[in-house]
Amino acid sequence: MKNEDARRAATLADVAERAGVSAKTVSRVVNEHPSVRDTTRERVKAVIAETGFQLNLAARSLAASQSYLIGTFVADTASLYYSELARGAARACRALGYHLVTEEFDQRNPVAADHYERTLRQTRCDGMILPPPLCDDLALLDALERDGVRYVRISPMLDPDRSVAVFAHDADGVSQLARHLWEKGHRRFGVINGPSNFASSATRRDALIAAVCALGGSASDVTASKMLWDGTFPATGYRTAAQLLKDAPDISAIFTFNDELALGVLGYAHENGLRVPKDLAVAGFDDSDASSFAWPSLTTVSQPIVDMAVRAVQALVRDSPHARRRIECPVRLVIRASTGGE
Amino acid sequence: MKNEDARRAATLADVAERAGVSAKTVSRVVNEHPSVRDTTRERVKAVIAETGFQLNLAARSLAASQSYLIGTFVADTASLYYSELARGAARACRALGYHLVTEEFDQRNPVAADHYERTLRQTRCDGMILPPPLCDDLALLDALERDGVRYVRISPMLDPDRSVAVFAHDADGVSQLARHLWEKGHRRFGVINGPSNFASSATRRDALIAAVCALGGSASDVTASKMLWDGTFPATGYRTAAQLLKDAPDISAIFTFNDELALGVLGYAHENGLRVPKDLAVAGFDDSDASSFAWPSLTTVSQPIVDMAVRAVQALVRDSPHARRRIECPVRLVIRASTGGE
DNA sequence: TTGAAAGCGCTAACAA
DNA sequence: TTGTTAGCGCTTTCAA
Repeated sequence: MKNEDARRAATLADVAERAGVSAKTVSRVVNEHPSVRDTTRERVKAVIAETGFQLNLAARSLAASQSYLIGTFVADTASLYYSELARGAARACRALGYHLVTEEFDQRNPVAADHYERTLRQTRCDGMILPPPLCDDLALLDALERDGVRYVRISPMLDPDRSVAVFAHDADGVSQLARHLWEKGHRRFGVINGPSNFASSATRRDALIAAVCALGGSASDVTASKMLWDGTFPATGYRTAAQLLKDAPDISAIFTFNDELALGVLGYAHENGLRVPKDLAVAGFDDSDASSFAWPSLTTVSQPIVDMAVRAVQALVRDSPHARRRIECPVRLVIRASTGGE
Repeated sequence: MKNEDARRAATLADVAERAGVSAKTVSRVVNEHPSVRDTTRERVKAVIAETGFQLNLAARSLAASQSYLIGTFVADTASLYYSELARGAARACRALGYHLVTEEFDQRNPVAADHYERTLRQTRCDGMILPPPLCDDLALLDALERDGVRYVRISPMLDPDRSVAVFAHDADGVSQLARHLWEKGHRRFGVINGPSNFASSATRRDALIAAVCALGGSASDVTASKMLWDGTFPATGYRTAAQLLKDAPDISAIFTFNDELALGVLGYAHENGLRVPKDLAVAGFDDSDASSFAWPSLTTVSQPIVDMAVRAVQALVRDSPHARRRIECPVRLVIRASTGGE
């Protein structure tokens, strides 16, 4: 697949000749090196504008041994999460002169390190963004470190100080939610946990318990249930809600690990004559499309995924290679009809 | 951002030396050129495995004047569509030895051609995938052709024969849907159109009318309304449904351009005491998450977006530069509760 | 502030 | 079947 009839693109040398300077000077102008006389710079810039010259990324990469590429993964499962992540990452890359390379990650065949070595490695990415659950794939981290490829992890669970890591301030959002529910008069709470390989699953449950205690309740007011997986999140939410309400019938509010689980809880309520939010308040997490489309619309906590991706790319490009910091991004409680918000 | 402490990666020359052959021979092995003696090939492959050698993409691009990069855009608006597209494209790229570069596309500042020239151009992508609405940006197409960059368009509206174009067979899905509704006894239909800059908006409406006529009805049995935009799709669906049912109170089934509009219709039905599907059947399009999470779950037409992206990449890599064909991908009617499916 | 020369790691074109 | 040579279009390093 060669694009035969491409008009040969202008090169540095072409621009140099037309501007009557050396190629190196053009390079200095393009890279905004300060030591170029203003008049020279203007002349070169004029020729660049005229010719539409753009650096050849491959040549630059080769010479500078920097690829100006940031890599990331999309999971092989439909999710708004990854589309937001890509959006934020692409936006930040563009602002910093980088490009975003996306690779598909196969959840069922989780030898991510192998996948990396056989494909992404040849791009010599300058950095990688690792969303969950890849951020906790230790073999992948080892492989990246071996190649000297830096990485930033999004919401990692394991060994959070091993690298720069970006977190949403989940606990804060959950505690806002607890306060909201408490003010609406709720005293007994149900929690449907998420997958155990997501750090945030335990974090969110614990944050709810802590918040309820801080408001004057006790840990025994919160009944947590792990997911009874049933194929999809909504189906799982449905099934787990049934169990939860059987185990603790006095629960008046259910908080779920994500919005999709909450949709299942809503479905359960509908089918069993529980009015939402009168008989049962329901709250999710993520502020995905699902939450605003739900009936009634779902109270949820909005994760700033786009921002998190932007921060990740910035850290990749600007931090020193051995930086190991925690970047915490604020979340936002979105109150909707399912908890009696207006 | 240089990864200073990267162990210097093995090069072709390193492998050549260790295997006792010329660099060119190693190149032939890596590129699966047939004219290498089996014994030589094995020896070289062994050294490659041993050293973990991987071609340097930048060097290869420069020498071969091919980037092995495919470019695409994510819109700056959350949508499963783009995440599925990226997924399919990444999968196909990987299979063919290419990499996927993603750029954010700003809907509000739609000078896509300019955007391309200032950023993606430096990657010298071998090909581009253009989803709607970019596929109909004539200035962008001109710019790509000027640079000799080939492109494949997904569901273009304008000038469909200008390039290879991939389509979902919308009309077929709509006609299956019409038959299903007809069999359920519906005779008067409402249609909520999509944005007028999407070709499929008119296609789907017309397909419904044609299908109804084919079933023995007439064009006047279908009342179409353009969207009364209200900030989001669900809100728009709500508002448009209200208008539609006022204009044509005898409608018993509403078909919308996408699932999100249908969610608004469902909300309208709930708030106005219309039982779904008893009083009003509702059907959407796309089979997005929204449709299975809706209450009741939504009958919809499933677009094979992942497949479409795969086909697009394959066409990019394998077709001749001047190919101009139409690739039609089959859709699938998904019958759920909102039309009385079981 | 500017330029000249060398070379990044690969492939194309040719020769053996 | 294999090897040699000469670049691809930049940046680096060093010199002017």
